[in-house]
Amino acid sequence: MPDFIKDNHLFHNPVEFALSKIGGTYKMPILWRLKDKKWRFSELQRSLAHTSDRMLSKALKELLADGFITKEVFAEVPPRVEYSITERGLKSVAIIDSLRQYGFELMREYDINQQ
Amino acid sequence: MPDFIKDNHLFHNPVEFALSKIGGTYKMPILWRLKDKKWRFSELQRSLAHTSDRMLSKALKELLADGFITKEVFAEVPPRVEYSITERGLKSVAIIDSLRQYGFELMREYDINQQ
DNA sequence: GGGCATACTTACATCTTTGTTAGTTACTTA
DNA sequence: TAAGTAACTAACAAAGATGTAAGTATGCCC
Repeated sequence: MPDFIKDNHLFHNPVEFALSKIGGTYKMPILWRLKDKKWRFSELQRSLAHTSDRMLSKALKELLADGFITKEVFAEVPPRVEYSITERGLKSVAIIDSLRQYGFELMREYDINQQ
Repeated sequence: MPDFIKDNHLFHNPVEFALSKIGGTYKMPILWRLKDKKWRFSELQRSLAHTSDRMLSKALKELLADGFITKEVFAEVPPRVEYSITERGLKSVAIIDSLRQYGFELMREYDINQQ
């Protein structure tokens, strides 16, 4: 696997590239929530406890730019914005699910019992 | 999914936990290489170009402590150390493979053609 | 004796990601 | 008139991950 450059960033393998798109603390949790319905900014924020406006906004902006989600802005006051998942986003949900299952499996091995 | 603490570190979901074990720049590339044979430190280093002693050593030490790999030290000079994958490590190779496939898929969508 | 080889470790610098605080817009309700 | 609300952004601080340079042990070869 030779290295490659995309958007001025050097990657060494496909996993690195994939995680540059859906990795980080917030993106998978967001995609996971959007998989079956639209969510408003504030709903995501409440659901993703411990997440600041800034971080949520940043993650949403990148997912949007990368075509994993779309947003719909309503001309209301106070504003209403709804986020939905795209085809590309839906494809990512499959590996998020594998990673999730794998995480649960590891948690069991480490005797962490949650849910 | 409620939060949980393990080894003095707060986690919010199973994916975060899984990636705390096999995430980062080096761990998956290492596990991927060890999946079918033993590798020496210096072989890994040569194969994982751009990787300093320090980073390789750190990643190997953590994978070892977490039971994903084992090491065998030979009493020779200069030293020889061989790393092998464990059962737990082998299980991780399955999701690494999914992530890899997914990465290639994304690369195709972004018109990156490599291998 | 000096240099080479391997598998490390230590100290420190830098870069990237995440967190915190405060501000903005514009209408609605008390 | 003042406060409240939703969805942001900007400036800055802190934390975490990664990179760089140098050093260690031991024996072999020249």
